[in-house]
Amino acid sequence: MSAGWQEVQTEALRRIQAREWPPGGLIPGEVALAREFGCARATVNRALRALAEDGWLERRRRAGTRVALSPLRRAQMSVAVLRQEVEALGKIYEHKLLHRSQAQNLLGLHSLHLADNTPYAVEQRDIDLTHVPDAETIDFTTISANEWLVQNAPFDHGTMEYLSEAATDFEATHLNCATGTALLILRRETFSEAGRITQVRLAYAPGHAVRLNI
Amino acid sequence: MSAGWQEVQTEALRRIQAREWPPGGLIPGEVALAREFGCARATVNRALRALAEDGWLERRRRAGTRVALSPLRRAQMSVAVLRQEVEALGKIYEHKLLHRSQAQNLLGLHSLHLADNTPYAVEQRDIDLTHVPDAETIDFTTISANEWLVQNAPFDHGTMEYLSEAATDFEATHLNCATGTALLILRRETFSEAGRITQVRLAYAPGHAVRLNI
DNA sequence: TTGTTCAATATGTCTATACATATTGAACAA
DNA sequence: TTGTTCAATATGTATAGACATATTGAACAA
Repeated sequence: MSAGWQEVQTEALRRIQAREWPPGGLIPGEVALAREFGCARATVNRALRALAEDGWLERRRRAGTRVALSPLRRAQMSVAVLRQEVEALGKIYEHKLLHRSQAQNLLGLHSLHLADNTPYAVEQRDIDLTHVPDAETIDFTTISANEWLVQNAPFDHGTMEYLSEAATDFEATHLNCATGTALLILRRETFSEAGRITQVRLAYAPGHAVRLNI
Repeated sequence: MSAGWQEVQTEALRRIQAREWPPGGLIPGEVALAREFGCARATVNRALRALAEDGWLERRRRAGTRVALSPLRRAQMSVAVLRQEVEALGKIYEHKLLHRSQAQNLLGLHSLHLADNTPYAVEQRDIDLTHVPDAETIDFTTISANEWLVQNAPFDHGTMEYLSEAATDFEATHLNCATGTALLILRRETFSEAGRITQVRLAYAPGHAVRLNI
């Protein structure tokens, strides 16, 4: 008769989805549910807290627990290391450094990422050497800047942005498509406590899509 | 001296980010940490579990807790109701039903979403009436299909896909841009237990970007 | 060498209990 | 009416203790 927290969670989710607990409605308190499921209140608490974290419930002290009105579903997207992204497709990853430049404390890198020898994405990146001095000495022909930074310059926070733009001449040349082709662009900036670490613009080859499960 | 779980979490995260606990390294066991922080093991457990859920730690029974090698950061994106998306920008939302058709059990809807009277996105949608029979009787000129479905046809799971395509004549006309302009496209399919509820293709106006914080 | 068994161990989960904290709503005062 | 106070209450968090479960590594057997 005694239920574990996952069973409580499953049953609660079923009631939400079946609208036995209608959207916006108050559900029974933890004590009542604990009695019903024959378990401790902490067990119910664990289950309901997990559902609240997933957006199904809204909980407030004293006010009780309500079914979220618009159970807004969230999709998760990991901050990709391109090599892993390509290898997850079962393809062989390669990258080429196209251009390297340095102006004051900004290291500029242009590179091409390949999957099974086919252009996958063109990257244009700036690295701030005041916050990542080591980058100046790294040979980015052997390890991609992408991967090196993930491993060596952990960031606090950042922004990501997907948009659509017409391919520039530079991108068209390396992605082997016509100038003006509609491309999916990813812009990303990452920051450490000290300041901006890097800024990157990634132009994916035509036809690329970002997939998410919800 | 006794610490709450959030304090333990904060301190643990500091040690990870400061590399006092290096990537891939084994961290002290819960019992040792509980002793160090002067709290119960359950408190340490709560803190470390939260960090593991956020991808900072990897925990396995008996094997102990390790700092994740590539602390892959995840960005969260909510499944948008366009009205909320527009209103969050401080703009006035409107929508127009452009076309409605029905073939057997598929209800086809084309609509235009506006922000401050400017084209925001063009939507082409199919609704499967075998799984959402009520949709047939709804007047989608007063409530958008998007919003009605979120409230009335809860889904189990689905897929989302962002890509970039050249504007079709239809999209160009309604978005007030040239045919062939690079547009950000969102494709979404949602499923209930019974089967596919709806399929939608959303073409955003030129310049639109999907922003995420990481 | 290779495979098997088994005890040790770190995390996972549950319980009962206690106190903290936010919020509500009723009682009361101005 | 309007504002204030206060007790009731639901969730939040912490505790000690217990048992569950997966995994490791050492001891042992083939």
